[in-house]
Amino acid sequence: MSPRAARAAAAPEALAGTAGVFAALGDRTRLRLVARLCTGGPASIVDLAAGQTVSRQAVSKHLQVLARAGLARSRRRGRERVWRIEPRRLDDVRHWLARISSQWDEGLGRLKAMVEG
Amino acid sequence: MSPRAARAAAAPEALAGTAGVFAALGDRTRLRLVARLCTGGPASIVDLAAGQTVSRQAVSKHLQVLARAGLARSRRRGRERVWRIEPRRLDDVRHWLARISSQWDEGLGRLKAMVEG
DNA sequence: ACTACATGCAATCAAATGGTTGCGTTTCTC
DNA sequence: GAGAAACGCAACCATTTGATTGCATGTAGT
Repeated sequence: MSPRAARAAAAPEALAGTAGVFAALGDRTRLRLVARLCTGGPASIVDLAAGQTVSRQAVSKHLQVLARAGLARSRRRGRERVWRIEPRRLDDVRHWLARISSQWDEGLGRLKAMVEG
Repeated sequence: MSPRAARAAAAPEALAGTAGVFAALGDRTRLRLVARLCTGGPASIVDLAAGQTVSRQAVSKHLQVLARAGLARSRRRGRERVWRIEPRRLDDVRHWLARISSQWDEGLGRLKAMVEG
């Protein structure tokens, strides 16, 4: 392993959860659902399925995937189930990206210093 | 469709590409590779595989997935191939998340106004 | 030229994913 | 109470994914 690789800090174990959130967002339909829930607020499954090309059951499955990743929560209300976004997980991902990006920038800084030195 | 659903702005077509980037980040190994490339700078495949539990070929495949998503680039140098991060795609994802989050916050604002009104 | 190293390519395989259909159950609404 | 609405469950299917192994190719260094 190169010195640089040795310096490459060990990956945190929260990384597994982060990957899960990214994976949950890595699908067009689910991304559309997240956007819809963010812009339009909580909604039932039929409501959410109305804006999609896939079936209601497919939408329901996608919502469960989002729930398992901690990105959405649901609550039964009468005969319907109302889904809403869980914004904290989105924040988690934002923070991960911010951290990684800053490390990238630091890397650029180091490289620049090395070239100029 | 409910009025809320009707208000839920149409999904942009760039959404497909965004989903692709999320999907590429939705794997522990690839996430570790991205973190490694950000913190440690460009590296060859054997270097990158050294920090992983999976085989060199698996790492190579993962890198190609990252490349297809626009998250990494490679360049042959002698007998080795050096990989580096493509930070612009990370920025794209950051912006998408920022937009979505702000829309969520606006939704909270609207809800608050409605309750208080 | 020979050897060791770094990689690419192909075949293969188990498991996960995304999607469908059909049917059962609970809850409104008349 | 009967029918419709909203949902959950289960079976099933095609495709993709993550990973492996074996072998071929190109490059460095001596």
